[in-house]
Amino acid sequence: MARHDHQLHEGESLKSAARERLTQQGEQWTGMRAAVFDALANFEKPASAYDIAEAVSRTEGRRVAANSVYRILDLFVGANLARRVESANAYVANQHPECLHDCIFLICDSCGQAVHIDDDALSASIRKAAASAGFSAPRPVIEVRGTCGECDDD
Amino acid sequence: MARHDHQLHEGESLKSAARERLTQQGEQWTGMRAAVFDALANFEKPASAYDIAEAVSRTEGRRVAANSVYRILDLFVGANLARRVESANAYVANQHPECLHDCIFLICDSCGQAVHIDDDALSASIRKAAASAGFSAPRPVIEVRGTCGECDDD
DNA sequence: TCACCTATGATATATTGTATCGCCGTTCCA
DNA sequence: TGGAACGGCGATACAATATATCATAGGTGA
Repeated sequence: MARHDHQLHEGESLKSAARERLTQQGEQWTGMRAAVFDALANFEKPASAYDIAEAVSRTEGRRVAANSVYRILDLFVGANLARRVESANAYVANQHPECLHDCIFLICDSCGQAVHIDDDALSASIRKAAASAGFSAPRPVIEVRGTCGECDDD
Repeated sequence: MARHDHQLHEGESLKSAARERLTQQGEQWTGMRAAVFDALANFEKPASAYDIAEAVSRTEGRRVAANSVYRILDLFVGANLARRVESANAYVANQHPECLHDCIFLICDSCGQAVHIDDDALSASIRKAAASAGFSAPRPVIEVRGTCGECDDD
C-alpha cells in the first residue's frame, strides 16, 4: 500500500497552516473565515453548514446566516482546507491542507464519526478506471458507511 | 481487472426482473411501486425523488406526494432494485437487481449522465482498507465526478 | 364481524442549498 | 482627493431535499 508522509496539524498549528495556504492562493484570511475554520476544526464529527453557522453565531455573539457559511466552506473546499462528505451533507477540516489527495472517508452510521484515510494506489486505480471509461477531470468521491470499532463493541 | 457476466435487463425484462426480486423478498409489487419503478427506469439520468414524484403524478393523473416516493425508493434501494447516487441526491434503477455489487458511478458534471461500472477487485480493496481500520458492515460509496466523453468533445 | 397488518395519502415540518441585492471598507488611479 | 471598482459579507427570500405523524383504505385471518 503506497503511502507517504504528511505534515499533520492540529489546533493552532492547523489554523496557521490553513491561513498560510489560503493567503498563498491570493485569498484573504478574514475574521469571519477564521471563525468558520475554528468552528469546523473544533467539531469532532462532520458538521453541516447549519451546525457551523450556529457555532459561529455563538462564538461571535451575533446571528450568522447559513449562506455566508456556505460561501466560505466552498472557498475552503476549493483551497483544500476542508472536505465535503457527500454521503453526510457535511464538512470536515482537512488535517494537511498543503498536500492533495483523493481521500477515503469511513463514516460510522452509529456515532457519526468520520475517519479519513489516504491510499494513493487505490485512488489511482479509480481514476484509471474512470479515465478508461472516457471520463476526464475526475474527482473521486470515496466514502464507506459502516460501523466503527468503538460502536462495534457495544 | 476482475469482472463477471451479468444478466443485463432493459424495458419489460428489467421490470419483471425487479418484480420478481421484490416479491422474492416477501414484499408486494403494487401498482404504485410499479409506477415508481417505471418512472425511475425511464429517466436516462439519475432522478431525484421529486422528479419521480412529478413523473408518477403525470402518468397516474393525480397528485403523488414525495414522501410516498421516498418510502418506495428506500424499499427499492434495500432490495437492490435501485441505487442512490449520494453526490447527486438522486436515484437510478439497477440494471441487474439479482446480483450484488459495490458499484462505481461516473457522473458527468456537464450533462448529468451517470454511467455505472463494476470492479470487484477495486471495491474489495476498499472494503479491505475499511476493515483494517476497524470498520464493520462496510457499504462503500464510490462515485467519480468529472466530464464524460460526449461532453468533452464540445 | 372484528382485530390486525401493510400500503398509501395528507399534511406539516425539518434540513440543506442558492439567488439576489445592498452595504461597507479598501485600493487604486485620474 | 474624489470616486469608481472590487471583494467580503449581511439580509432576505426562496428552492430543493428529506422526514415525521397521523389518518384511511383494503386485505387477511380468527
